[in-house]
Amino acid sequence: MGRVSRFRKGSWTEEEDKLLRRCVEMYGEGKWRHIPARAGLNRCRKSCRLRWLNYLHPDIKRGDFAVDEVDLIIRLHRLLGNRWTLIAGRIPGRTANDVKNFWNSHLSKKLTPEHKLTSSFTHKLHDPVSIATNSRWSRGNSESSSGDQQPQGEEEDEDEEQEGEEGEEEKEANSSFWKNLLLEGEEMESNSTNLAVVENKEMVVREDDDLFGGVDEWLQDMDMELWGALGGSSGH
DNA sequence: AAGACGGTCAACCGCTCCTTC
DNA sequence: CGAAGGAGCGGTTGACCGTCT
Repeated sequence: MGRVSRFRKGSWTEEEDKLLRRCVEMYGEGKWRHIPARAGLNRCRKSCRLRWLNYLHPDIKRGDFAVDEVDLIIRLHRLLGNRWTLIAGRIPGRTANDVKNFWNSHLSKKLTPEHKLTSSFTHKLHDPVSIATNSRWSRGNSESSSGDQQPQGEEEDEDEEQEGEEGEEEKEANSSFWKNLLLEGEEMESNSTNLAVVENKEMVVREDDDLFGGVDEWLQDMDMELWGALGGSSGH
C-alpha cells in the first residue's frame, strides 16, 4: 500500500540524542534539512528538530510548572487561544509542546468556559491575517526561550552584523506587540461588546517595561476564580 | 495480584506560511 | 507573479506509568 518511510520513527535512543546534540552544537540550529545527514541519523528533519526543541535544548526547564508560569499560561491563553508557540515564547525554558500538554492535561479540564478565552476574541486572534501580517512577531518571539526561531538568513555571517540594529527594532516591535495585545485584552474585558481591530489599533502603550504591569488589575479578579478552580494545584 | 482505567508526555502527521528562484 | 521547497505550528496519537477496583 503506502510507501514505507525510509526514516526511523518512535522513541529516541541515547545514542541518537548524543549524535543530534553533537551535530547541533557543531553546526548550530537551523538548516534542519542537513542535520540528519550531518549527524548520521536515520531520522527526518522534523523529527530531529522536534527532539532538539522539546527535549535536548539546553535551555529547557524540567519539572513542574511554577505558580507564576501557570498564571501566565492562563492569561496568555485567554488572550491568544491555542497559539502555543506564542505562549511558550513568553515563558522561558518551556516549549510549545510542554505548554500544550500541560494545558490539555492540567488546565483545560479544570477551567470553566468563562475562564477561557471569549470566543469572539479567540476567533479574531485566530484569523490568520491578523497574525500573518505580523509574522515576525508570531514566529520570532519564541527566540527568547527556545532560541530556535532564527530568521532565514541566520546561517550567513553577514546577517549577524545587522542583528544589532534589527535586533533592537525587532525587540521593540515585539515588546509593543505584546503590550498592545495585553492592553487590548484589558480594554476588551471592560468593553466586552466591542472588538478592537488588531491591525489598526491605536492603543496607548504604557511607559513601564513590565510586560504585564498594565494588565494585572484587569486580571486580578479573574485570578481569584482561577486558583479556586484549580484547587491550588500548583501550590496556592 | 491482576486487569481496567485514566493521566501524562514524547513523537508524528498534515497543514499553513515564508522564502527563494 | 507564481511555483516549489523548506520550516514551523497545532492537533492528534500512542506508549508508558500510576491508581483504582
